[in-house]
Amino acid sequence: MNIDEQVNYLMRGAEYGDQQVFDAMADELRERLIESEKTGVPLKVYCGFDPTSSDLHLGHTVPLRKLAQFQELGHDVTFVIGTFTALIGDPSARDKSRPLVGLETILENAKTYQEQAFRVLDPEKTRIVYNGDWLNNIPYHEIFNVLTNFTIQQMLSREGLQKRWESNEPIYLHEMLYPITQGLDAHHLEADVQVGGTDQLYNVITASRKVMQSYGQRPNIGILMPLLPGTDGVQKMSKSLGNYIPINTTAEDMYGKVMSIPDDVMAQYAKLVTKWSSQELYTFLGALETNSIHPRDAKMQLAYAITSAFYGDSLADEAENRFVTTFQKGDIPDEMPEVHLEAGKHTVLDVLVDQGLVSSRSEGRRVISQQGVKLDGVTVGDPTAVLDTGGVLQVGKRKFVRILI
RNA sequence: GGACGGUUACCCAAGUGGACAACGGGGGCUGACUGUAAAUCAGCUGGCAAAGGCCUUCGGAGGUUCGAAUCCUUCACCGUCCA
Repeated sequence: MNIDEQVNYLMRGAEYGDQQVFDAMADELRERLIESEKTGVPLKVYCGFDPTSSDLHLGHTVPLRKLAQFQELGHDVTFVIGTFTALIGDPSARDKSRPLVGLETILENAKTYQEQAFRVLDPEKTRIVYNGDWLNNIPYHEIFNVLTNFTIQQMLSREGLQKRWESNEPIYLHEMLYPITQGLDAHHLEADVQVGGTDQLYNVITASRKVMQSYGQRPNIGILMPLLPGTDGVQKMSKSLGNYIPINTTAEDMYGKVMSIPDDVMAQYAKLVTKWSSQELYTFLGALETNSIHPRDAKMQLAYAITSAFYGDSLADEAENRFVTTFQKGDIPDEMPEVHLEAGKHTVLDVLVDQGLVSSRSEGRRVISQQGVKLDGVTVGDPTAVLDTGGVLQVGKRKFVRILI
């Protein structure tokens, strides 16, 4: 890739809410890439994560993917685990202060976090560090010096804090220092580039750059990635909204979940979570725009690309095949949970509940009366029918259990 | 410290002595249509029961009443106003 192509690739998907900032960041990036090429010194790129929860989903992988792109081009990537910052809690975009999580939980989360992150990043090329290691050792007078560059007004101008100020919600001093703390990370790492979510605009661009400048360093370039919409296509992906696609799942599940996203967020998924080259991406987006591809087939390409990035081609192939037989042809899948039962001992209803296909006997009856339960493709009418032959028991379109007698 | 107002199912929200397992909306589930998209239509959405029916739920505890989500007492929490 030539320099322009690199800039284009690395800025893909980045968002600042302001074209000028975007252009400025792209220009600075170009400059440093040229420099790096001349000197042979790779850029130092980092992204910080506060492991307050342990389950990563596709949304978390957006900045990770960006880091991976830098790795691909030979740059140095550092994955910062916020053992210190997680204890503070980032107040941006929150209307309440966050309950503090203990260090122990954080360390534990960090471990699983890391494992999952390595499904996107190249473990060989990733440096993992804990920001408590240096933040705990900065002398107070040094922090004091840095603080002289910031005003309370600046801190308060951010939307989340402003709301809290106006509604008289408490704003603690330590929360105010969060952005500065993040800047101290950038300073310590001598970062050329910092990757973060768009909600980190202030922390990454304003605060970090200022902190670095106050030390006489060259300010880092910020690459801000938008939040990925969830499977509902409307709200951001989050575990608590239940619209998420976990990383720790099966190829089949991931493929299926991607297939269930609304059409109009396909482009965003393509940009933010695939490993596609610029060329591949433009071909895809072009086809979507000109309707030269059936949206279903486009989504299948997308689902395949995402699934194979996490599970490899062969599992993705399998997931796709299964998807086609199960959902497009309406056949039963060839793999599913199996149970051995004795003939004549269990009613359909018992099995539905025991196998977790429904959450209560009442629900089981309901679903049966709505013709939602099939045994080997035949609709079951009587919940109390006793099973004396095996077969595939199915609830709705996607829940199956094979009964062996 | 005082004066009101609130707390109802997964979420929002109606209900102010009996017809209330509780209107309506969102979400979810099942079915039709389909591309596990969107939109649309129909049904369902506390538990147990083959069914008649039974049991548990309206912030917590106690009480009045033949009967309480609804009235009274008390406790807890949340909001607004006054000190």
